[in-house]
Amino acid sequence: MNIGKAADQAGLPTKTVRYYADIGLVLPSSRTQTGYRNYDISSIEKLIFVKRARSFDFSIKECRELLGLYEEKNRSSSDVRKIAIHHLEEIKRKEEDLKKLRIELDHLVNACAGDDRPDCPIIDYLS
Amino acid sequence: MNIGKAADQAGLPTKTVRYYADIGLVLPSSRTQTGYRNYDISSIEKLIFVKRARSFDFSIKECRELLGLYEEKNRSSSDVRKIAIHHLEEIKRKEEDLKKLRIELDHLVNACAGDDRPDCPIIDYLS
DNA sequence: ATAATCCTTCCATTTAGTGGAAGGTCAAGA
DNA sequence: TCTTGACCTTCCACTAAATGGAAGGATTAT
Repeated sequence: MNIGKAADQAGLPTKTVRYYADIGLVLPSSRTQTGYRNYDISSIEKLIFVKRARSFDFSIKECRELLGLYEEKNRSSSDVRKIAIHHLEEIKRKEEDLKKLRIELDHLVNACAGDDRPDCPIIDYLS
Repeated sequence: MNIGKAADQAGLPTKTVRYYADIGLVLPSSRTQTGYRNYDISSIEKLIFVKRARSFDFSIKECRELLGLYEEKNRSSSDVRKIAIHHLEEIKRKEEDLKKLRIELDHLVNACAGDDRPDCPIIDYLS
């Protein structure tokens, strides 16, 4: 399968699939004599796997690790879980940070009249 | 004041202050004859302003706008509020996204035994 | 005088792609 | 058979917001 078809199957932009090949994340199963990338079922499944993992905000580095475990048939699920938990902690931290930010900014926005006068609690707070 | 002292005053890394000067966000008030950047009180206040705004996750572009309003003494607070509200919406969206992600990933992690066996709901879900 | 600590500019690297240019390939229709 | 359009290729540049480091000049302290 050409890269365009493969990208369609995986629901990824062609550019992205080519990028994943460039960085060695998901290699095409072969190349034609004229240099076209070929994707077989297995490589397309990997593309889909990466797409899902990315949608969970796993980094490329983490995707690489997960993909390794995905292929390793005698993996231990604890290895997978370790990566996922670490990522989950990251997400929780970010969520907390955003929450604090949101609450504070909300206060500021509510305190600001938002009219034609120059007085502004938002600017004052940042100064 | 030298860039090092100014950076200390503002609580920013020297590299960052130099970067802000490079992109024209906060320019030094002058240069010495030998090319050293000079920061006066006003420019340091701007550095602090930017530091606070960045800690609220305002982008450099937004910081530029806020800084413009900060300096413009006959601004209208509604202009400031507009930027803040837009940013607040962004933050709320991100927070929502992270929350969904966190909940889903939490489920997966809880469903995974995390032992020596290869069976893994996390991998299964991503496949 | 010299060593240590500043400072300067410039270049590379980070993340995860995206956009575009120049040019080769392939399938279909006239 | 020729050509046209839709593919594909590689390579380079750009995004955001810094950060790290090298090479070398300036200043300060001993």
